Amino acid sequence: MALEQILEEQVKEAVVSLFDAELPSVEFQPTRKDFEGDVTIVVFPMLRVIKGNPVQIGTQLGEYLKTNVSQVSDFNVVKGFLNLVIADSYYLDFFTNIVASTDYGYAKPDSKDAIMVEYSSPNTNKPLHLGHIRNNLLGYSVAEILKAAGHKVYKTQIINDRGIHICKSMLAWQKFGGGETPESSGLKGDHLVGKYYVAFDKAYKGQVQDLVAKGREKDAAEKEAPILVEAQQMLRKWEAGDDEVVSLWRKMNGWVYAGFDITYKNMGVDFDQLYYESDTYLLGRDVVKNGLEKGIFFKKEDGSVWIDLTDEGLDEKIVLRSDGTAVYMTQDIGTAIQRVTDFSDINGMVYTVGNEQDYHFKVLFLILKKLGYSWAEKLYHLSYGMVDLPSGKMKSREGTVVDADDLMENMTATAASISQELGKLEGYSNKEKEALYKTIGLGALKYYILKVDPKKRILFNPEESVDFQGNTGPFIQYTYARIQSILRKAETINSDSIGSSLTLHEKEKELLKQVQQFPNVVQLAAENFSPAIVANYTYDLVKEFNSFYQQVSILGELDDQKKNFRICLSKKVGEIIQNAFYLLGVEVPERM
RNA sequence: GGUCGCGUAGCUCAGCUGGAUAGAGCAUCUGCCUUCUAAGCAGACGGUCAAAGGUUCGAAUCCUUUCGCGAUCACCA
Repeated sequence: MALEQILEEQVKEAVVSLFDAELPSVEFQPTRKDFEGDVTIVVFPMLRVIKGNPVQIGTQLGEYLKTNVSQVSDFNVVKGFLNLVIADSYYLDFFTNIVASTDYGYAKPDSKDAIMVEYSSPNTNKPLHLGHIRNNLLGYSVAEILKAAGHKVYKTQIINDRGIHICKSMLAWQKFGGGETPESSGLKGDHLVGKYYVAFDKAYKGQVQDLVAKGREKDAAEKEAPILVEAQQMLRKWEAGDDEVVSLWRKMNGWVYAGFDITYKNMGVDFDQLYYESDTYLLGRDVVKNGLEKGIFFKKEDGSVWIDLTDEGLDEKIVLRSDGTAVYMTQDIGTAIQRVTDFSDINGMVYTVGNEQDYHFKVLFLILKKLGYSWAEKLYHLSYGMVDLPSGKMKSREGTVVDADDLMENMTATAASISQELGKLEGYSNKEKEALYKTIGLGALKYYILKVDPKKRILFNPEESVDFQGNTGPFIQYTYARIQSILRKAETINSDSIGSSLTLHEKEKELLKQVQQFPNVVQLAAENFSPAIVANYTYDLVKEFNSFYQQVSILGELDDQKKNFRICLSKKVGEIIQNAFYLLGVEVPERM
């Protein structure tokens, strides 16, 4: 039984026997570092049931617990806080129980519902950038955290392969590309297609300017620019299934997918099932037509279809254009339904999408609810803040983006130069070194992004490189590497004989308390869809370990039992670091 | 204008369902490599938790208002 449970029962009994009163609950908190003790019971809330002086009550409770609970070895009372000193044997017993477990902190699989996690979901007309990196890291990490918390998880994305944006790239490529391909240009497919998206925008802006110069209103010019009109024609041809347009669309999307695959692989993210907007938008359209007959939607005079959400405090929202074509919402309705049809065990979906779409998802979930889907209650929009530059928002069309591939490469290069300066990799082959640089560089980047609460906006300054010291990925990786070094040097590691008779060093006890928290942290992170909780916990654990490492000799300890315990404790901390970082999608090095 | 989110040290961030004197890192300064990896450890400096009210024994945390920043309210996705 967990310590707090035991204490809660005992406190309640104590209150009955000492004060003849019933306590509804007991409030615990870890004892602050400046006071002596391990667990603190807050006396103030008890004053509602027990009349008296909090210090006196605390003292009486402390006496009772000390004599009746073997785990409580001492206590002190400060104001209304009863600080309990917990016996070393309790922590040692706890450690003995978990020392051999290889998946400590992870819940048993399939004990909970299956959840589908959507993330990434890029447009297919340009390469991925820093914003996508945050999205991918968050989605991937939340998926892994949910798994660790006991859920079955399907990782997915909806690929926005349809629409005017891809037509723009296609058209510009036709006009200015001269038959250029990834092979002929040496460009990664997604970058090549992105180049023509920018080219389109340039040409478009030029045409708008020309029209304005000729005296046209700006608004009108923006709609009439010939290249835009042509792109719209192309979209209509695509929807009509025009062979030439469709085959060009296939070809260019294929280039983009090949490029994305490389980026995803480098980033270390993956998917179990892909959905393509081009496959699901028709289903969405059918559902809307159905809902129209049932009166969930209504048709305006021009033929466009809407839903009225004014009763819910929202506006009217369009779900089908007047020409009968699908909008973004239509497609998302179709995709959600398709997914639940494909995976019957799904009971919950997480959408990893930026907070600029908060309203969209509010409406989407509401529509699905109105359509009568019971699972609509279990949908969650994992909304995260934008990644902005000091110069403002990133815009692909204007070239003010931090490219994902470039950034990862730069991080690796920075890791390499720091590593070479430190020169600790004697005996490593070049190949091993390259792999390590990548581990560290990406570790720095991923941790930097994931340690921040998802809903907060991140300001990324490319001029100031991501740190490698302090509260960073490399700091934590470094601690892991140190532990591995100890384990390599240790002659014996005996996890069968920890014993409960040792006297714990203060640092050992603190470390054990941290270790004890890991399972709770995983659950909490899952409940809150927050990798930041895992990241910050890992940092605290590592800080505690480094302090222990500094003050207490491990391999130099003369007492064999103590030495063995310290080695086992270090090993456990290493495993937790590895498992926690796994949840963040960050690898961990043997040396660095 | 309506709605939603954010505002904590010079900078970047923690702070769980309200609890003790609000914590880390970076930056600045001071010690510590003849002992397990100094990407480290120990310490100093740094705060009107945006502001004002309210609830409470107790508020950075909950409520109200104000201010500031951002997003959104498209037959774009």
